[in-house]
Amino acid sequence: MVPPALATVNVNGVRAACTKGLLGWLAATDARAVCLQEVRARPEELPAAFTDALRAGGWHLRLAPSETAKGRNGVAVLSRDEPEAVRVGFGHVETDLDGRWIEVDLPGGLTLASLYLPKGQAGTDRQDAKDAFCAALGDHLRTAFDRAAASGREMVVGGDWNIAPTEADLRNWRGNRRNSGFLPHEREWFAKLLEHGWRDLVRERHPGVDGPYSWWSYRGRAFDNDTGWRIDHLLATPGVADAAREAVVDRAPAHDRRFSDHAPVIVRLAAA
Amino acid sequence: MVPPALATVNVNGVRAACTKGLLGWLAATDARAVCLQEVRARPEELPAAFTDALRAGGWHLRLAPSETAKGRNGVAVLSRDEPEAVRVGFGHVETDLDGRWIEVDLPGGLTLASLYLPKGQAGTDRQDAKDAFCAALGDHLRTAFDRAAASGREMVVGGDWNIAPTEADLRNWRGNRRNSGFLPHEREWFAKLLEHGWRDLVRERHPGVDGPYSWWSYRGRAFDNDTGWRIDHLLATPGVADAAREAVVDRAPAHDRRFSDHAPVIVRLAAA
DNA sequence: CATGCCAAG
DNA sequence: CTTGTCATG
Repeated sequence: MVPPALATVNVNGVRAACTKGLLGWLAATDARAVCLQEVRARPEELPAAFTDALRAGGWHLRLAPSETAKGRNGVAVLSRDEPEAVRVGFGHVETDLDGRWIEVDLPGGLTLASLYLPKGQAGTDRQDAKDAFCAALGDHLRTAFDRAAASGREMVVGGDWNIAPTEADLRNWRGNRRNSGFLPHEREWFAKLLEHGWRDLVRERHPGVDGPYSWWSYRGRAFDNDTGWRIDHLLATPGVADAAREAVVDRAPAHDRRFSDHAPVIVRLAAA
Repeated sequence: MVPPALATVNVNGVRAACTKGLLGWLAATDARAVCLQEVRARPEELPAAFTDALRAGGWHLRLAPSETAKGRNGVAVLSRDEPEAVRVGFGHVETDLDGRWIEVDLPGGLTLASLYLPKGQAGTDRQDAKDAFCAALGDHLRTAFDRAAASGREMVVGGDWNIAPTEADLRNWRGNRRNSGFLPHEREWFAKLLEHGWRDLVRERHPGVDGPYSWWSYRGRAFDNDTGWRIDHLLATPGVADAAREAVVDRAPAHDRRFSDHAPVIVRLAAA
Protein backbone atom coordinates (compact mmCIF):
# COMPACT_ATOMS: atom_id res chain seq x y z
CA MET A 1 0.00 0.00 0.00
CA VAL A 2 1.33 3.40 -1.05
CA PRO A 3 1.69 5.82 1.85
CA PRO A 4 -0.28 9.01 1.35
CA ALA A 5 1.79 11.79 -0.12
CA LEU A 6 1.22 15.51 -0.60
CA ALA A 7 3.10 17.86 -2.93
CA THR A 8 3.43 21.52 -3.81
CA VAL A 9 4.93 23.04 -6.92
CA ASN A 10 5.12 26.46 -8.48
CA VAL A 11 4.63 25.62 -12.17
CA ASN A 12 5.48 29.12 -13.48
CA GLY A 13 2.69 29.03 -16.05
CA VAL A 14 0.77 25.81 -16.42
CA ARG A 15 0.57 26.27 -20.18
CA ALA A 16 4.33 26.35 -20.59
CA ALA A 17 4.84 23.65 -17.94
CA CYS A 18 2.55 21.28 -19.85
CA THR A 19 4.85 21.52 -22.88
CA LYS A 20 7.88 20.70 -20.74
CA GLY A 21 7.02 17.71 -18.62
CA LEU A 22 4.47 18.66 -15.96
CA LEU A 23 2.10 16.06 -17.37
CA GLY A 24 4.72 13.33 -17.11
CA TRP A 25 5.43 14.33 -13.53
CA LEU A 26 1.72 14.32 -12.68
CA ALA A 27 1.23 10.90 -14.26
CA ALA A 28 4.08 9.47 -12.20
CA THR A 29 3.57 11.11 -8.80
CA ASP A 30 2.28 9.14 -5.84
CA ALA A 31 0.81 12.30 -4.30
CA ARG A 32 -2.85 12.18 -3.31
CA ALA A 33 -3.03 15.97 -3.53
CA VAL A 34 -0.88 18.66 -5.14
CA CYS A 35 -0.79 22.40 -4.46
CA LEU A 36 -0.04 24.46 -7.57
CA GLN A 37 1.12 28.06 -7.75
CA GLU A 38 1.57 30.49 -10.62
CA VAL A 39 -0.92 28.66 -12.77
CA ARG A 40 -1.22 31.91 -14.75
CA ALA A 41 -4.34 30.82 -16.59
CA ARG A 42 -8.10 31.00 -16.23
CA PRO A 43 -10.07 27.76 -16.35
CA GLU A 44 -10.93 28.24 -20.03
CA GLU A 45 -7.26 28.83 -20.85
CA LEU A 46 -6.05 25.50 -19.47
CA PRO A 47 -4.50 23.30 -22.18
CA ALA A 48 -6.66 20.40 -23.31
CA ALA A 49 -3.68 18.13 -22.62
CA PHE A 50 -3.81 19.26 -18.99
CA THR A 51 -7.53 18.71 -18.46
CA ASP A 52 -7.27 15.36 -20.26
CA ALA A 53 -4.42 14.34 -17.96
CA LEU A 54 -6.45 15.33 -14.91
CA ARG A 55 -9.31 13.15 -16.06
CA ALA A 56 -6.96 10.26 -16.82
CA GLY A 57 -5.28 10.57 -13.41
CA GLY A 58 -8.55 10.81 -11.50
CA TRP A 59 -7.72 14.31 -10.26
CA HIS A 60 -10.15 16.93 -9.02
CA LEU A 61 -9.07 20.49 -9.80
CA ARG A 62 -9.97 23.48 -7.68
CA LEU A 63 -8.52 26.65 -9.22
CA ALA A 64 -8.40 30.23 -7.98
CA PRO A 65 -7.09 32.32 -10.89
CA SER A 66 -6.23 35.97 -10.50
CA GLU A 67 -9.32 38.09 -11.09
CA THR A 68 -7.23 41.24 -11.00
CA ALA A 69 -4.45 40.64 -13.57
CA LYS A 70 -4.69 38.07 -16.30
CA GLY A 71 -1.78 35.77 -16.90
CA ARG A 72 -0.51 36.31 -13.33
CA ASN A 73 -0.53 34.36 -10.08
CA GLY A 74 -3.24 31.74 -9.78
CA VAL A 75 -3.26 28.90 -7.25
CA ALA A 76 -4.94 25.50 -7.34
CA VAL A 77 -5.28 22.21 -5.54
CA LEU A 78 -5.35 18.89 -7.35
CA SER A 79 -6.71 16.03 -5.28
CA ARG A 80 -7.58 12.45 -5.94
CA ASP A 81 -10.45 12.72 -3.48
CA GLU A 82 -13.19 15.20 -4.23
CA PRO A 83 -13.01 18.20 -1.91
CA GLU A 84 -15.89 18.64 0.53
CA ALA A 85 -15.47 22.41 0.59
CA VAL A 86 -13.42 25.09 -1.15
CA ARG A 87 -12.49 28.57 0.04
CA VAL A 88 -10.69 31.23 -1.99
CA GLY A 89 -8.74 33.96 -0.21
CA PHE A 90 -8.22 34.12 3.55
CA GLY A 91 -10.14 37.28 4.31
CA HIS A 92 -7.63 39.90 3.15
CA VAL A 93 -9.66 42.11 0.87
CA GLU A 94 -6.56 43.66 -0.72
CA THR A 95 -5.45 40.32 -2.23
CA ASP A 96 -8.29 37.82 -1.99
CA LEU A 97 -8.97 38.14 -5.74
CA ASP A 98 -5.30 37.93 -6.74
CA GLY A 99 -5.09 34.14 -6.99
CA ARG A 100 -2.82 33.69 -3.96
CA TRP A 101 -4.77 31.46 -1.61
CA ILE A 102 -7.14 28.53 -2.02
CA GLU A 103 -7.98 25.91 0.56
CA VAL A 104 -9.96 22.69 0.30
CA ASP A 105 -11.38 20.38 2.92
CA LEU A 106 -10.56 16.80 1.98
CA PRO A 107 -12.30 13.68 3.25
CA GLY A 108 -10.68 12.39 6.42
CA GLY A 109 -10.29 15.72 8.19
CA LEU A 110 -7.46 17.37 6.28
CA THR A 111 -7.59 20.97 5.11
CA LEU A 112 -5.05 21.66 2.36
CA ALA A 113 -4.17 25.18 1.26
CA SER A 114 -2.17 26.37 -1.73
CA LEU A 115 -0.37 29.68 -1.18
CA TYR A 116 1.48 32.05 -3.48
CA LEU A 117 3.01 34.75 -1.34
CA PRO A 118 3.93 38.03 -3.10
CA LYS A 119 7.53 38.31 -4.22
CA GLY A 120 8.44 41.78 -2.96
CA GLN A 121 11.36 44.00 -3.74
CA ALA A 122 13.25 45.60 -0.86
CA GLY A 123 12.71 49.33 -0.51
CA THR A 124 9.75 49.48 -2.85
CA ASP A 125 6.00 49.51 -2.34
CA ARG A 126 6.00 45.91 -3.53
CA GLN A 127 7.83 45.04 -0.32
CA ASP A 128 5.22 46.98 1.63
CA ALA A 129 2.52 44.93 -0.10
CA LYS A 130 4.36 41.69 0.72
CA ASP A 131 4.73 42.75 4.36
CA ALA A 132 1.04 43.65 4.59
CA PHE A 133 0.13 40.30 3.06
CA CYS A 134 2.36 38.51 5.56
CA ALA A 135 0.85 40.36 8.51
CA ALA A 136 -2.65 39.33 7.47
CA LEU A 137 -1.58 35.80 6.56
CA GLY A 138 0.22 35.36 9.88
CA ASP A 139 -2.94 36.26 11.76
CA HIS A 140 -4.95 33.89 9.62
CA LEU A 141 -2.51 31.01 10.01
CA ARG A 142 -2.34 31.32 13.79
CA THR A 143 -6.12 31.40 14.00
CA ALA A 144 -6.40 28.45 11.63
CA PHE A 145 -3.85 26.49 13.64
CA ASP A 146 -5.73 27.01 16.88
CA ARG A 147 -9.05 26.18 15.27
CA ALA A 148 -7.63 22.96 13.79
CA ALA A 149 -6.27 21.95 17.17
CA ALA A 150 -9.60 22.67 18.84
CA SER A 151 -11.63 20.79 16.24
CA GLY A 152 -9.32 17.83 15.76
CA ARG A 153 -8.72 18.62 12.07
CA GLU A 154 -5.30 18.66 10.46
CA MET A 155 -4.06 21.32 8.05
CA VAL A 156 -1.24 21.64 5.53
CA VAL A 157 -0.26 24.83 3.73
CA GLY A 158 1.82 24.16 0.66
CA GLY A 159 3.12 26.94 -1.45
CA ASP A 160 5.67 29.36 -2.73
CA TRP A 161 6.29 31.46 0.37
CA ASN A 162 8.99 33.60 -1.26
CA ILE A 163 10.89 33.51 2.03
CA ALA A 164 14.01 31.51 2.81
CA PRO A 165 13.63 30.99 6.58
CA THR A 166 17.28 30.66 7.62
CA GLU A 167 20.86 30.89 6.39
CA ALA A 168 20.64 27.19 5.55
CA ASP A 169 17.88 27.92 3.06
CA LEU A 170 19.75 29.73 0.28
CA ARG A 171 23.13 29.26 -1.28
CA ASN A 172 24.44 32.81 -0.97
CA TRP A 173 22.88 34.08 2.23
CA ARG A 174 25.57 36.69 2.92
CA GLY A 175 24.92 38.41 -0.39
CA ASN A 176 21.17 38.35 0.09
CA ARG A 177 20.69 39.85 3.55
CA ARG A 178 19.25 43.00 1.98
CA ASN A 179 17.19 41.25 -0.68
CA SER A 180 13.53 40.47 -0.42
CA GLY A 181 13.00 36.86 0.54
CA PHE A 182 15.78 36.89 3.11
CA LEU A 183 15.17 40.12 4.99
CA PRO A 184 15.51 39.79 8.77
CA HIS A 185 11.92 40.77 9.43
CA GLU A 186 10.69 38.20 6.89
CA ARG A 187 12.68 35.45 8.64
CA GLU A 188 11.31 36.55 11.99
CA TRP A 189 7.80 36.45 10.61
CA PHE A 190 8.37 32.86 9.45
CA ALA A 191 9.98 31.86 12.74
CA LYS A 192 6.91 33.09 14.62
CA LEU A 193 4.74 30.69 12.68
CA LEU A 194 6.95 27.83 13.86
CA GLU A 195 6.87 29.17 17.41
CA HIS A 196 3.12 29.09 17.26
CA GLY A 197 3.21 25.40 16.41
CA TRP A 198 3.32 25.19 12.63
CA ARG A 199 5.84 22.57 11.49
CA ASP A 200 8.19 22.93 8.52
CA LEU A 201 8.01 19.43 7.06
CA VAL A 202 11.06 19.61 4.80
CA ARG A 203 13.37 21.20 7.37
CA GLU A 204 12.34 18.69 10.04
CA ARG A 205 13.40 15.83 7.76
CA HIS A 206 16.65 17.65 6.78
CA PRO A 207 18.04 19.07 10.02
CA GLY A 208 21.41 20.75 10.13
CA VAL A 209 22.10 20.78 6.41
CA ASP A 210 22.01 23.41 3.69
CA GLY A 211 18.94 23.07 1.50
CA PRO A 212 17.35 21.26 -0.11
CA TYR A 213 16.59 24.20 -2.36
CA SER A 214 13.37 24.36 -4.35
CA TRP A 215 13.91 27.34 -6.66
CA TRP A 216 16.78 28.29 -8.97
CA SER A 217 16.96 31.36 -11.17
CA TYR A 218 16.77 30.72 -14.89
CA ARG A 219 19.75 33.04 -15.28
CA GLY A 220 23.24 31.66 -15.64
CA ARG A 221 23.82 28.09 -14.51
CA ALA A 222 22.00 28.44 -11.19
CA PHE A 223 20.27 25.07 -11.43
CA ASP A 224 23.36 23.14 -12.49
CA ASN A 225 25.40 24.76 -9.68
CA ASP A 226 22.53 24.32 -7.19
CA THR A 227 22.64 28.04 -6.48
CA GLY A 228 19.08 28.02 -5.18
CA TRP A 229 16.68 29.06 -2.48
CA ARG A 230 14.37 26.99 -0.28
CA ILE A 231 11.22 29.08 -0.56
CA ASP A 232 8.61 26.41 -1.31
CA HIS A 233 7.38 25.04 1.97
CA LEU A 234 4.88 22.58 3.39
CA LEU A 235 3.75 23.82 6.80
CA ALA A 236 1.58 21.46 8.79
CA THR A 237 -0.22 20.94 12.04
CA PRO A 238 1.41 18.45 14.47
CA GLY A 239 -0.67 15.40 13.58
CA VAL A 240 0.56 15.54 9.98
CA ALA A 241 4.10 16.52 10.93
CA ASP A 242 4.41 13.59 13.34
CA ALA A 243 3.30 11.23 10.58
CA ALA A 244 5.81 12.55 8.04
CA ARG A 245 8.34 9.91 7.07
CA GLU A 246 10.01 11.69 4.15
CA ALA A 247 9.97 15.23 2.79
CA VAL A 248 11.96 15.88 -0.34
CA VAL A 249 12.50 18.21 -3.25
CA ASP A 250 12.07 16.42 -6.58
CA ARG A 251 15.01 18.24 -8.15
CA ALA A 252 15.08 15.92 -11.14
CA PRO A 253 11.61 15.17 -12.44
CA ALA A 254 13.42 12.50 -14.41
CA HIS A 255 10.28 11.59 -16.34
CA ASP A 256 10.91 14.64 -18.49
CA ARG A 257 13.03 17.73 -18.25
CA ARG A 258 12.72 20.65 -15.83
CA PHE A 259 9.28 22.17 -16.32
CA SER A 260 9.56 25.23 -14.05
CA ASP A 261 12.14 27.30 -12.22
CA HIS A 262 10.75 25.66 -9.06
CA ALA A 263 10.89 21.94 -8.28
CA PRO A 264 8.10 19.93 -6.62
CA VAL A 265 8.27 19.52 -2.84
CA ILE A 266 6.79 16.25 -1.59
CA VAL A 267 6.00 14.80 1.82
CA ARG A 268 5.19 11.15 2.40
CA LEU A 269 3.25 10.18 5.50
CA ALA A 270 2.92 7.00 7.50
CA ALA A 271 -0.34 5.20 6.75
CA ALA A 272 -2.95 6.51 9.15
CA MET B 1 29.95 30.68 -64.27
CA VAL B 2 26.98 31.38 -62.02
CA PRO B 3 24.61 33.96 -63.44
CA PRO B 4 24.16 36.94 -61.15
CA ALA B 5 21.14 36.62 -58.92
CA LEU B 6 19.29 39.05 -56.66
CA ALA B 7 16.84 38.19 -53.89
CA THR B 8 14.43 39.82 -51.48
CA VAL B 9 12.95 38.34 -48.34
CA ASN B 10 10.94 39.60 -45.41
CA VAL B 11 12.54 37.70 -42.52
CA ASN B 12 9.93 38.69 -39.91
CA GLY B 13 12.55 39.25 -37.22
CA VAL B 14 16.11 38.34 -38.07
CA ARG B 15 16.70 37.01 -34.57
CA ALA B 16 13.92 34.46 -34.84
CA ALA B 17 14.75 33.69 -38.48
CA CYS B 18 18.33 32.82 -37.54
CA THR B 19 17.07 30.10 -35.20
CA LYS B 20 14.90 28.64 -37.96
CA GLY B 21 17.04 28.33 -41.05
CA LEU B 22 17.81 31.78 -42.46
CA LEU B 23 21.52 31.08 -42.04
CA GLY B 24 21.27 27.85 -44.01
CA TRP B 25 19.40 29.65 -46.77
CA LEU B 26 22.02 32.41 -46.86
CA ALA B 27 24.86 29.91 -47.01
CA ALA B 28 23.23 28.15 -49.95
CA THR B 29 21.93 31.05 -52.04
CA ASP B 30 23.57 32.02 -55.30
CA ALA B 31 22.36 35.63 -54.90
CA ARG B 32 24.97 38.36 -55.15
CA ALA B 33 22.74 40.70 -53.16
CA VAL B 34 19.73 40.22 -50.89
CA CYS B 35 17.15 42.76 -49.75
CA LEU B 36 15.89 42.11 -46.22
CA GLN B 37 12.75 43.49 -44.59
CA GLU B 38 11.42 43.37 -41.05
CA VAL B 39 14.87 42.85 -39.61
CA ARG B 40 13.41 44.13 -36.32
CA ALA B 41 16.79 44.61 -34.67
CA ARG B 42 19.40 47.30 -34.27
CA PRO B 43 22.97 46.52 -35.31
CA GLU B 44 24.01 45.68 -31.76
CA GLU B 45 21.04 43.31 -31.41
CA LEU B 46 22.00 41.13 -34.39
CA PRO B 47 22.75 37.54 -33.33
CA ALA B 48 26.44 36.62 -33.33
CA ALA B 49 25.54 33.63 -35.51
CA PHE B 50 24.22 36.08 -38.11
CA THR B 51 27.24 38.38 -38.17
CA ASP B 52 29.51 35.32 -38.22
CA ALA B 53 27.59 33.93 -41.19
CA LEU B 54 27.91 37.25 -43.01
CA ARG B 55 31.65 37.23 -42.54
CA ALA B 56 31.87 33.60 -43.65
CA GLY B 57 29.78 34.28 -46.75
CA GLY B 58 31.68 37.41 -47.72
CA TRP B 59 28.60 39.58 -47.29
CA HIS B 60 28.49 43.32 -46.71
CA LEU B 61 25.58 44.44 -44.56
CA ARG B 62 23.94 47.83 -44.82
CA LEU B 63 21.15 48.13 -42.27
CA ALA B 64 18.53 50.81 -41.70
CA PRO B 65 16.78 49.92 -38.44
CA SER B 66 13.73 51.79 -37.21
CA GLU B 67 14.82 54.79 -35.18
CA THR B 68 11.23 55.44 -34.14
CA ALA B 69 10.03 52.10 -32.70
CA LYS B 70 12.37 49.42 -31.50
CA GLY B 71 11.77 45.85 -32.57
CA ARG B 72 9.79 47.03 -35.60
CA ASN B 73 10.42 47.33 -39.32
CA GLY B 74 14.07 47.60 -40.35
CA VAL B 75 15.41 47.05 -43.87
CA ALA B 76 18.83 46.00 -45.07
CA VAL B 77 20.83 45.03 -48.10
CA LEU B 78 23.35 42.21 -48.09
CA SER B 79 25.77 42.28 -50.97
CA ARG B 80 28.85 40.34 -51.93
CA ASP B 81 30.34 43.50 -53.43
CA GLU B 82 30.96 46.42 -51.13
CA PRO B 83 28.45 49.23 -51.77
CA GLU B 84 29.85 52.46 -53.16
CA ALA B 85 27.13 54.54 -51.52
CA VAL B 86 24.23 54.06 -49.11
CA ARG B 87 21.09 56.14 -48.69
CA VAL B 88 18.44 55.68 -46.00
CA GLY B 89 14.91 56.92 -46.62
CA PHE B 90 13.70 58.41 -49.88
CA GLY B 91 12.98 61.91 -48.72
CA HIS B 92 9.65 61.38 -46.94
CA VAL B 93 10.20 62.97 -43.58
CA GLU B 94 7.21 61.23 -42.03
CA THR B 95 8.79 57.77 -42.47
CA ASP B 96 12.46 58.17 -43.35
CA LEU B 97 13.50 57.07 -39.85
CA ASP B 98 11.07 54.14 -39.71
CA GLY B 99 13.38 51.56 -41.31
CA ARG B 100 11.38 51.22 -44.53
CA TRP B 101 13.82 52.19 -47.29
CA ILE B 102 17.52 51.72 -47.87
CA GLU B 103 19.32 51.86 -51.20
CA VAL B 104 22.90 51.03 -52.11
CA ASP B 105 24.94 51.74 -55.22
CA LEU B 106 26.76 48.59 -56.22
CA PRO B 107 29.81 48.37 -58.47
CA GLY B 108 28.83 48.01 -62.10
CA GLY B 109 26.08 50.62 -62.16
CA LEU B 110 23.26 48.93 -60.22
CA THR B 111 21.30 50.69 -57.51
CA LEU B 112 19.50 48.20 -55.25
CA ALA B 113 16.81 49.29 -52.80
CA SER B 114 15.13 47.34 -50.02
CA LEU B 115 11.57 48.47 -49.27
CA TYR B 116 9.14 47.67 -46.48
CA LEU B 117 5.85 49.32 -47.34
CA PRO B 118 3.42 49.94 -44.44
CA LYS B 119 0.76 47.30 -43.99
CA GLY B 120 -2.36 49.41 -43.59
CA GLN B 121 -5.82 48.50 -42.38
CA ALA B 122 -8.79 49.61 -44.46
CA GLY B 123 -10.82 52.39 -42.93
CA THR B 124 -8.25 53.31 -40.29
CA ASP B 125 -5.57 55.96 -40.06
CA ARG B 126 -3.05 53.22 -40.72
CA GLN B 127 -4.48 53.01 -44.23
CA ASP B 128 -4.14 56.77 -44.54
CA ALA B 129 -0.49 56.44 -43.55
CA LYS B 130 0.02 53.67 -46.10
CA ASP B 131 -1.62 55.75 -48.82
CA ALA B 132 0.51 58.78 -47.96
CA PHE B 133 3.62 56.61 -48.04
CA CYS B 134 2.61 55.24 -51.44
CA ALA B 135 2.00 58.70 -52.84
CA ALA B 136 5.45 59.84 -51.83
CA LEU B 137 7.09 56.58 -52.89
CA GLY B 138 5.39 56.68 -56.27
CA ASP B 139 6.81 60.14 -56.93
CA HIS B 140 10.23 58.98 -55.82
CA LEU B 141 10.17 55.83 -57.95
CA ARG B 142 9.12 57.67 -61.10
CA THR B 143 11.85 60.23 -60.58
CA ALA B 144 14.39 57.51 -59.87
CA PHE B 145 13.34 55.62 -62.97
CA ASP B 146 13.79 58.65 -65.18
CA ARG B 147 17.11 59.50 -63.59
CA ALA B 148 18.40 55.95 -64.06
CA ALA B 149 17.36 56.03 -67.71
CA ALA B 150 19.08 59.37 -68.22
CA SER B 151 22.30 58.33 -66.51
CA GLY B 152 22.54 54.82 -67.87
CA ARG B 153 22.30 53.20 -64.43
CA GLU B 154 20.04 50.28 -63.62
CA MET B 155 17.88 49.99 -60.51
CA VAL B 156 16.06 47.21 -58.67
CA VAL B 157 13.63 47.70 -55.80
CA GLY B 158 13.10 44.53 -53.83
CA GLY B 159 10.76 44.41 -50.91
CA ASP B 160 7.56 43.67 -49.12
CA TRP B 161 5.16 45.98 -50.92
CA ASN B 162 2.10 44.82 -49.00
CA ILE B 163 0.12 45.06 -52.22
CA ALA B 164 -1.10 42.19 -54.39
CA PRO B 165 -1.21 43.87 -57.82
CA THR B 166 -3.93 41.82 -59.52
CA GLU B 167 -6.50 39.08 -58.98
CA ALA B 168 -3.81 36.56 -59.93
CA ASP B 169 -1.75 37.63 -56.95
CA LEU B 170 -3.74 36.26 -54.05
CA ARG B 171 -5.69 33.09 -53.54
CA ASN B 172 -8.97 34.56 -52.36
CA TRP B 173 -9.23 37.82 -54.26
CA ARG B 174 -13.03 38.01 -54.10
CA GLY B 175 -13.01 37.94 -50.31
CA ASN B 176 -10.25 40.53 -50.08
CA ARG B 177 -11.53 43.34 -52.28
CA ARG B 178 -12.15 45.50 -49.22
CA ASN B 179 -8.99 44.50 -47.37
CA SER B 180 -5.81 46.50 -47.31
CA GLY B 181 -3.31 45.06 -49.72
CA PHE B 182 -5.90 44.49 -52.43
CA LEU B 183 -7.85 47.74 -52.42
CA PRO B 184 -8.63 49.08 -55.91
CA HIS B 185 -6.70 52.28 -55.39
CA GLU B 186 -3.66 50.30 -54.20
CA ARG B 187 -3.73 48.15 -57.32
CA GLU B 188 -4.06 51.26 -59.49
CA TRP B 189 -1.11 52.81 -57.72
CA PHE B 190 0.98 49.72 -58.49
CA ALA B 191 -0.23 49.59 -62.10
CA LYS B 192 0.91 53.18 -62.61
CA LEU B 193 4.46 52.21 -61.68
CA LEU B 194 4.40 49.59 -64.42
CA GLU B 195 2.90 52.11 -66.85
CA HIS B 196 5.79 54.41 -66.10
CA GLY B 197 8.23 51.69 -67.13
CA TRP B 198 9.02 49.75 -63.95
CA ARG B 199 9.03 46.01 -64.66
CA ASP B 200 7.62 43.33 -62.32
CA LEU B 201 10.26 40.61 -62.66
CA VAL B 202 8.30 37.72 -61.16
CA ARG B 203 5.08 38.41 -63.04
CA GLU B 204 6.92 38.77 -66.34
CA ARG B 205 8.40 35.29 -65.92
CA HIS B 206 5.01 33.86 -64.80
CA PRO B 207 2.46 35.35 -67.17
CA GLY B 208 -1.14 34.27 -67.05
CA VAL B 209 -0.99 32.12 -63.96
CA ASP B 210 -2.05 32.52 -60.36
CA GLY B 211 0.86 33.28 -58.09
CA PRO B 212 3.53 32.44 -57.26
CA TYR B 213 2.64 33.68 -53.80
CA SER B 214 5.31 34.93 -51.44
CA TRP B 215 3.45 35.32 -48.13
CA TRP B 216 1.16 32.99 -46.21
CA SER B 217 -0.51 33.71 -42.89
CA TYR B 218 0.77 31.70 -39.96
CA ARG B 219 -2.85 30.97 -39.09
CA GLY B 220 -4.51 27.72 -40.02
CA ARG B 221 -2.89 25.72 -42.80
CA ALA B 222 -2.40 28.68 -45.15
CA PHE B 223 1.09 27.64 -46.20
CA ASP B 224 0.23 23.98 -46.77
CA ASN B 225 -2.86 24.97 -48.79
CA ASP B 226 -0.93 27.69 -50.63
CA THR B 227 -3.52 30.23 -49.53
CA GLY B 228 -1.12 33.09 -50.01
CA TRP B 229 -0.51 36.54 -51.43
CA ARG B 230 2.12 37.77 -53.89
CA ILE B 231 3.19 40.94 -52.12
CA ASP B 232 6.98 40.64 -52.25
CA HIS B 233 8.14 42.10 -55.54
CA LEU B 234 11.29 42.86 -57.45
CA LEU B 235 10.70 45.92 -59.62
CA ALA B 236 13.43 46.80 -62.07
CA THR B 237 14.49 49.14 -64.82
CA PRO B 238 14.39 47.69 -68.37
CA GLY B 239 18.04 46.76 -68.65
CA VAL B 240 17.73 44.40 -65.70
CA ALA B 241 14.29 43.15 -66.69
CA ASP B 242 15.44 42.28 -70.21
CA ALA B 243 18.31 40.27 -68.73
CA ALA B 244 16.07 38.29 -66.36
CA ARG B 245 16.06 34.59 -67.17
CA GLU B 246 14.26 33.26 -64.12
CA ALA B 247 12.30 34.83 -61.27
CA VAL B 248 11.00 32.48 -58.61
CA VAL B 249 9.67 32.22 -55.11
CA ASP B 250 11.77 29.87 -52.99
CA ARG B 251 8.72 28.35 -51.31
CA ALA B 252 10.71 25.52 -49.79
CA PRO B 253 14.03 26.71 -48.39
CA ALA B 254 14.75 22.99 -48.24
CA HIS B 255 18.04 23.57 -46.47
CA ASP B 256 16.04 24.01 -43.29
CA ARG B 257 12.45 24.67 -42.42
CA ARG B 258 10.37 27.78 -43.08
CA PHE B 259 12.07 30.68 -41.36
CA SER B 260 9.47 33.41 -41.94
CA ASP B 261 5.88 33.87 -43.01
CA HIS B 262 7.34 35.22 -46.28
CA ALA B 263 9.46 33.21 -48.72
CA PRO B 264 12.50 34.55 -50.60
CA VAL B 265 11.91 35.94 -54.09
CA ILE B 266 14.86 35.47 -56.46
CA VAL B 267 15.73 36.68 -59.95
CA ARG B 268 18.54 35.22 -62.00
CA LEU B 269 20.00 37.31 -64.79
CA ALA B 270 21.88 36.49 -67.96
CA ALA B 271 25.59 37.15 -67.57
CA ALA B 272 26.26 40.75 -68.58
C1' DC C 1 -0.10 32.12 -35.31
C1' DA C 2 4.06 34.30 -35.40
C1' DT C 3 7.35 38.65 -34.02
C1' DG C 4 9.70 41.51 -30.37
C1' DC C 5 8.29 44.60 -26.30
C1' DC C 6 7.10 44.85 -21.67
C1' DA C 7 6.47 43.94 -16.58
C1' DA C 8 7.09 40.50 -13.59
C1' DG C 9 9.32 36.57 -11.69
C1' DC D 1 16.25 33.67 -18.65
C1' DT D 2 11.52 32.66 -18.55
C1' DT D 3 6.36 33.63 -18.20
C1' DG D 4 2.10 35.59 -20.28
C1' DT D 5 0.54 40.25 -22.08
C1' DC D 6 0.17 43.45 -25.86
C1' DA D 7 0.28 45.70 -30.48
C1' DT D 8 1.53 44.51 -34.84
C1' DG D 9 1.82 41.77 -38.70
